[in-house]
Amino acid sequence: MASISVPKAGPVASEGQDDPRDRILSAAGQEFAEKGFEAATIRDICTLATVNVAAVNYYFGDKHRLYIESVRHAHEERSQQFPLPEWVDGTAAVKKLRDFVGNMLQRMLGFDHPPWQVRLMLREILHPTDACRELVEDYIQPHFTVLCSILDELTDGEMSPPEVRRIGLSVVGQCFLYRAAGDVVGMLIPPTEIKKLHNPVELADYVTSFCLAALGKHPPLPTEVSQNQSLSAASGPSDQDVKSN
Amino acid sequence: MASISVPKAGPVASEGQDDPRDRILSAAGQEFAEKGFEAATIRDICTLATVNVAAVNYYFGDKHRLYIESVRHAHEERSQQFPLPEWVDGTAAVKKLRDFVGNMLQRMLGFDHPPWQVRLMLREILHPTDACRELVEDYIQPHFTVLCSILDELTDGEMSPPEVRRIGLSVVGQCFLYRAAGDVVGMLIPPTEIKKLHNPVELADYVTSFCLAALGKHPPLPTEVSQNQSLSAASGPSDQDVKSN
DNA sequence: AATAGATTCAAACAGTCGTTTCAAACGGTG
DNA sequence: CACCGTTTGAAACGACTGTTTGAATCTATT
Repeated sequence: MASISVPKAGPVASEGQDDPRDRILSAAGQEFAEKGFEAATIRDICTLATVNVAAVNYYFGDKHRLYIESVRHAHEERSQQFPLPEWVDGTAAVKKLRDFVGNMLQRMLGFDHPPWQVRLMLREILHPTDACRELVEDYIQPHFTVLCSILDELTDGEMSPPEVRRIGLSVVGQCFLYRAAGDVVGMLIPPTEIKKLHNPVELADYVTSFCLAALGKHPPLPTEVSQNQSLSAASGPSDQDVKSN
Repeated sequence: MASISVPKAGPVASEGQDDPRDRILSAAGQEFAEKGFEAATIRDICTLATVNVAAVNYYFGDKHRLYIESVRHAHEERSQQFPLPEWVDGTAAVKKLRDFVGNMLQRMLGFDHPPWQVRLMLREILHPTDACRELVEDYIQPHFTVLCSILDELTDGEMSPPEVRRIGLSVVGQCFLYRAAGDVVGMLIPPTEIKKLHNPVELADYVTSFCLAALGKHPPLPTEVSQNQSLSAASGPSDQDVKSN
């Protein structure tokens, strides 16, 4: 009964940089990220991608499958833009934590205005659809596991895995607020204060210190972490990715 | 040139419990909360409210003004459902913090499955529209100010207002993650662990302890807060609202 | 009871949506 | 060149959207 054509995963293997499939994927990601699934229209996506409206149905079947593919495309691209840091053996757990938090904040907040990939993933986190499971398994879960192993190492196994996970969520939560509710945060905090204290570098130092202090691995706050002498400058490269092999 | 009717704010003052205006407001809130502004349809809203489609335009003018009104209606209702705790003079700042966090978690997470009011406000926080400013000024800003004053009292003025605000955001962030990304958290944490550690009461104890430990007002974690002996039981009523006058 | 205004209703409006159609253009192979 | 499957194009389809219309119904005052 199923009719004739509808190519399953793209009619022909094409790895060109500017083939229509990729252009549609990129345009769809931007539109879905800005407006959401319902509000984004196939016509706008195709105009942005400079292809005909029929191209979406030709390459992806329908709007829903285009959405799934664009979420996958987004977190795959984002993963290789900001890969997890890798440390040489014997790296102090404190430094690992600072690097991890810095990496997470860079990935979430970015240097310039955040790219559409993060916004799209955020939508999926907040109101999960079919694309969410893959996002969690391939992107979020691995990162969270690394964080938990750092925290476990940091506390020398004093805490049970559930307790470690709860600390991990506290770390993530502090960063997540700025990405998800950034606009509201901007209405609660004076603009000059935002630039001074609420930027990726300062926040990474602060969140790390806050967590370390809570775990008793650090003097309690307030310590003048804003003079960036304690963590970021003293422990080598931290905002850029750290690779060793 | 502007034509005839379109009553500005409801044709006639009617304070009945089940007048059509309130039914529309409630139905619209639920639909907008579940599906978002674009995906929710006036026809579905009116079916849920058992009114004719024309009633929306009669009472509110258009869909956009209905949305604005339903967001206002949501946070006004939620404000009086969970009013800020009020403490007698001399209440310890530690207890105030625990009460505040407990109140915030109750308001965000709720006892049973969270009502549509919170979901609707959440949408506005994540992707602000015209309704956001009022939501922040009337609902979020006042709560955040109270939290900051508690933290200031807790640290005896050791910290500057910007530093206090940053601590405040750390407290909010830890709670916010569970509300905004609750589905993903549920995929990262085993279900049995969710019930034991990630419920409003346990979380309020934990977040408070985490913050107090970071500020040096408490022994560092891990302390066995899960045996609920340190905070919730020893300091009187805390999960219910605390009123005194 | 009669009147005036407020409210409800079914029906239709114009516009846009996702999707489909089918013919034209393309690009490599015999 | 003729042939083929692959890709693109303009136009149209049916369904659904927010909104409007104008008459019918209700409510309260005269």
